[in-house]
Amino acid sequence: MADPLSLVNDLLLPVFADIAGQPADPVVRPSDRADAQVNGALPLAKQLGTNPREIAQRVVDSGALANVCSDVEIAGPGFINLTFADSFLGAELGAVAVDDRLGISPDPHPRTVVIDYSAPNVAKEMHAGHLRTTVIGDALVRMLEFGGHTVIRENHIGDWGRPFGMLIEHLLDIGEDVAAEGMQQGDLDGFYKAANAKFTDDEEFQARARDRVVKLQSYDPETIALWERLVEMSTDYFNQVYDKLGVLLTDDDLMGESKYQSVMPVAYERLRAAGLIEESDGAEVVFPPGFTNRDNEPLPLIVKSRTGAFMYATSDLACVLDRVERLQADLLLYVVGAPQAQHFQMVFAVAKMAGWLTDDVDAVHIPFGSVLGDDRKMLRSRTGGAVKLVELLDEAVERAAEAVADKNPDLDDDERAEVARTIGIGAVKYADLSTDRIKDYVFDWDRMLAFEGNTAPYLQYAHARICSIFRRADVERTSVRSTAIDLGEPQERELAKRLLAYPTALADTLATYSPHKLCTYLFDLAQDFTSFYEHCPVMKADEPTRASRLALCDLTARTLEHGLGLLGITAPEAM
RNA sequence: GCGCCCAUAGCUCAGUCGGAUAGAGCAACGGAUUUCUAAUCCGUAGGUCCCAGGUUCGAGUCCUGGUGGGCGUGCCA
Repeated sequence: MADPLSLVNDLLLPVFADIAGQPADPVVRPSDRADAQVNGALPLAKQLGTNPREIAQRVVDSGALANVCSDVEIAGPGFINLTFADSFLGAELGAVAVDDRLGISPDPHPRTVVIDYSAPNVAKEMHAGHLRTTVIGDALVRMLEFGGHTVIRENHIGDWGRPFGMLIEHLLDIGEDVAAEGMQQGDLDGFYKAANAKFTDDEEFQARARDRVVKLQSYDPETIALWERLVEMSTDYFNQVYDKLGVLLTDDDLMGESKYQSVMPVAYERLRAAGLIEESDGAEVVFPPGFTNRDNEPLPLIVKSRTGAFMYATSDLACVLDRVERLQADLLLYVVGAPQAQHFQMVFAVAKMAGWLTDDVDAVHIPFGSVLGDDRKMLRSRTGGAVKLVELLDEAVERAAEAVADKNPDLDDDERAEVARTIGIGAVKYADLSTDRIKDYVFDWDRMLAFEGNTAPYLQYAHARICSIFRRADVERTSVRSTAIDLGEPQERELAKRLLAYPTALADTLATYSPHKLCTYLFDLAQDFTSFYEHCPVMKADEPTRASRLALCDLTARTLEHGLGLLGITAPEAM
């Protein structure tokens, strides 16, 4: 870890242990009165029944920080304020500058992670509701992979169940070519609604649909072929959206409900063999302790309905079983909306009762709030329907294109189109990622596309400006990476400290699966940079300051690009 | 009824394991531009951290009880 704060922590641990007679937290924190502050003397003094300033003095006298700090002073009741030595910061930066991983070590305990996200339904439109799970999931995947974990993406699409009888019959009615044409153009809802309308109005169709479901569930070859065709049309369309959005999901990640049909009976039998299943109101259920319904009676997880059908809880239990035993995963992540919280609690509880989830395996629901419109209700289109995700993305790019044309008319058409795509999509993703995921957020074009404030364009702009400096200076970026960095100006020190905090920012982000923490860090970094940019001329500076500042610029640009990359956002070189 | 989540500046949001004086951005006001991309920067102003207790040397943060809002609470997924 390159972060001076964690280094100071490491240096002080033995000192505090020595004073306390047992391990004690030095409580190293960032400070607005110095570079860092050490607060651990206060609780320790309480514990030992001595004077906190006295303990602080012993910490200072230990000399543990001699090579790191140019100033160490005790303040107030026993805080220790630290000022890092410029030489120390410079040396740390030097180490990061030559590191392709920007100071971040792979996780020493790599895990096998299965992450479940996106999950659109076949023959249904991808709408704004799919944005968060897809974007947050994608960012987490990128961060986990960078951390050295084995990540298995699972796109649990809705590709099985009763509606497929009517969908397949409708497919036969209108013909494959017509259906494929419609879906290629993104009209999935039209297909679904037409099928549904016939199902409600037409008894003959209804009967055909019912027969078709039976055929599907018995894997009748002709029916399966039609079903596959239908799934393929939809996934082709999903891939268009994923491509536009710039996420990692491909056909290889598809792991729909159909794939678990054969696992559900296994899961069911094992629950039965374990004696967990009870009969209740005709259904077969498991009662995990601690859950009650509105009448204060035990709340069941229904594994098999009165009619003998497996339920969605069964499907999720089958997923746990499959992911733990076949894939040997030891971390299961579910990027699914907050309303599903109780459902996952119950599924995990039952999986633990069954012994599928053990102490070595963690299952984590990663909940998120809703995307709201101006009216603070779920985002809807003017007509009141769901907002198509593609339309939302296209509008983002259009709006970005207008802004780019306005701000930088020098770009040629191709370049402008590409930059607009990068900015527009980046803005949508960043708006989604930059606030605490548990909260609802209001979708606001003007705010997310503003080139000021905590937005993707602001971060991208900072990056583009740095690239511009190197173009102007005609200096190869890689050539400055072994340059000694000198920190004379306060803005340089602030920037330097921020750059060194990158590993901590990423670790904090991953510890709680909260991408907004990385966003906050990158925004702070961009602000520190622009402040530096205003106050510290680079090209006009004399050597060796010029070279030192170029090195700072390069490292800043790399950190911005890398951090945005982990969020699934591209940093253009010009905009 | 019970459970989960949310409440911080006019607006949108951060706030790390409990640390000193609660921070950004937007909007408002006042400055900076023969530019390294001003898509920017500097400054001013703006607070009952929903309320009331409690724990603590110290609470926006932890605990208890409320208020307001959202969601969930057996045979859809």
